[in-house]
Amino acid sequence: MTIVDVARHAGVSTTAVSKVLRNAYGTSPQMRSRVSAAVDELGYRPSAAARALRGRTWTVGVMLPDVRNPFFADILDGVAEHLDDTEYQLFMTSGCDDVTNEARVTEAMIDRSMDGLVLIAPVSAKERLTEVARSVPTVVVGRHGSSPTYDSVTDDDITGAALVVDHLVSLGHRRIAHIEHHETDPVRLAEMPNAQRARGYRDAMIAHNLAGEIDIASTSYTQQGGYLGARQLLARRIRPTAIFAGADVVALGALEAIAEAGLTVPGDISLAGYDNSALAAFGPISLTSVDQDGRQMGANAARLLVERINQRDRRTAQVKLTPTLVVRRTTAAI
Amino acid sequence: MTIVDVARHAGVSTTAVSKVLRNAYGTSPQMRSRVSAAVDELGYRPSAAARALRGRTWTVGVMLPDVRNPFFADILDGVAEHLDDTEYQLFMTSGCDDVTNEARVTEAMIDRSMDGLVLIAPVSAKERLTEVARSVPTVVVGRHGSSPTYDSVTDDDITGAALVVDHLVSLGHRRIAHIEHHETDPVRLAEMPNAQRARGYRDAMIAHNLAGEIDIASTSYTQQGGYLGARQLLARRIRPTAIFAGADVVALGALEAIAEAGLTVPGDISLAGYDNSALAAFGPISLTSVDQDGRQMGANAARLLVERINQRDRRTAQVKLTPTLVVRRTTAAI
DNA sequence: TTGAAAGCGCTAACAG
DNA sequence: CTGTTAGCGCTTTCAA
Repeated sequence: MTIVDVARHAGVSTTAVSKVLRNAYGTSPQMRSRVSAAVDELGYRPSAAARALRGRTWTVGVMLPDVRNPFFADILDGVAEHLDDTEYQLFMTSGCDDVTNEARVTEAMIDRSMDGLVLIAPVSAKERLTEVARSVPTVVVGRHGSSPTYDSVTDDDITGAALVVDHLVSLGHRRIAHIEHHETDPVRLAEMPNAQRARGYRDAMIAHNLAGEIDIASTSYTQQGGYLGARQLLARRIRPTAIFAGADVVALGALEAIAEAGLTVPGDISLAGYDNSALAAFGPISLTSVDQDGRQMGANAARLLVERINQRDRRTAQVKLTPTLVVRRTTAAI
Repeated sequence: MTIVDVARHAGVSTTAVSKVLRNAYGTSPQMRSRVSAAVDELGYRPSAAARALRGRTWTVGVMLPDVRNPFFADILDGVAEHLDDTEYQLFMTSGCDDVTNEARVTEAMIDRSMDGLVLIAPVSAKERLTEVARSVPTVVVGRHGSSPTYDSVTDDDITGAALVVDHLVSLGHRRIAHIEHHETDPVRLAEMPNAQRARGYRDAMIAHNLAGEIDIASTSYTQQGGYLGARQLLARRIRPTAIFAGADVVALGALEAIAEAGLTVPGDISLAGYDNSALAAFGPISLTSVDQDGRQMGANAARLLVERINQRDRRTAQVKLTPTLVVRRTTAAI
């Protein structure tokens, strides 16, 4: 079942069929209806593989670091929702936790002539991302800074961290500690959200004249990281009265460590997370958290991507969304 | 950068390059090394699109109903792990919650000449699955019954449900209720895991001479469904002493309803789930649940798929794995 | 407005 | 063992 069969069935040329299929310029209404009829009768579907050799594949690839992180799922929803109104089909990959894997996956997407890529929270070097974007329209989600080749969508993590600190301070807390995802590379310190959150925490503490109370446990954005980080903080000579975990999963781990230490939340210690994942909203947990509106981020990414596919040389754009604080039951006045 | 460039650079024919690239029969060692050198020097990568027109795309598509369900993520891990040892690249889609979406996605995968498909917990009619499998090697995960065209991997849901009932009976429970995902279609009653779990529950109750105590709330496999189902059950004149929720998310919803009714788990009522998701394992929840080993299921699916790609006419296989019960803190002696 | 024909990058007969 | 060549199904000039 090829375009030739359809052309024969409709009694026209393959060119005509191709044009009708792509809504291209220069087809009469009667030709359109004849071709459409033939397509329907034969149940013809164009081969994306063959198309790829000449034109578009109508395929967008999304690189996801981890399917288990519900925040990424929100972003995905936003991308999917926007793409549903278009001809593009979304395919994604998951489990790209390091530079090597990311390279493999982006290569695979390029090899398959995908029309555009959405890279969610990539860890690759900026040069690598720039290079990828040079060969295919690309939108990077969750990396600060701008690039001449790719568009980017971020959440204002500095503001987000400040929201938490402001909230805790307004509740009377002064010994507010932070659990961060450890980072040393200078580029990453400027670009990665986790580093921005830590910076936002520091800045906000200083703004509240609490520079002397700054206390950071440097682990990783995992449940385990949260557990270990909280244990560190709880072992301090003077215990913090509040912990700002850099991510909800981190807060979850912290919750375990706090319970293990025989303390209660928010009675003995207040706890806030970041991401406002379903986990945070879940009743028995009910975690105060910063909401990034991943759906909105995803929708913006998809919009930018489609724009760039249609106009590859337009200037790159940087969309920065503003987070909000969702106060729940894990934070309370001191 | 095409195969022609590589051939020219290496001073051989394109055929030679193609053969070396595919480890095909009939290449001398020196030709192999010359070609490999040229490929490396030029940084050449074959176009999957062009390959698709003649041979394989080395692409496997996985259709996932919902990225948020951690059990599906486990299956995905298993598939990915097995595929990592092969040349195949995995791409997935998510959010196929109904028949229309499933049709769209499977079509999209076929259009793109993917070499094989893994369909996770599809809801499409069996005829549709059979048809898909006729045009591309397919493995169906999570649908009971056998097909002449696709291989399948399932968990023994009847045994799984029996494990829960046995456990609760051994704790002294008799009034054991079940929250099921409502199903009426006869084919689906035979094939869908949720229907099998309900059947397993019934059979086990009968086996324990508790036919008279069978009590089913028919809602859906969602948190909301669990909440509503539990409310129904708690409103009975004589309340059940234990609830077997057909899935962990259902148990979560039930947990909320139970708390709302002012009851405690497992003090007033025991609760068990199904899937042994990360949620079930999470400390504060600590839900007794049936473990399906999604990773194992995924690995089996990938193995079967690769086998079938290499030998399309071999007989279809049905792999059925045996679940285990993970007892935690939500079930206790009456 | 319509169609003929070239060619996208690759694989697989087939011939040497 | 190596190379020539004819397509795979589609899009896109370029003429008619």
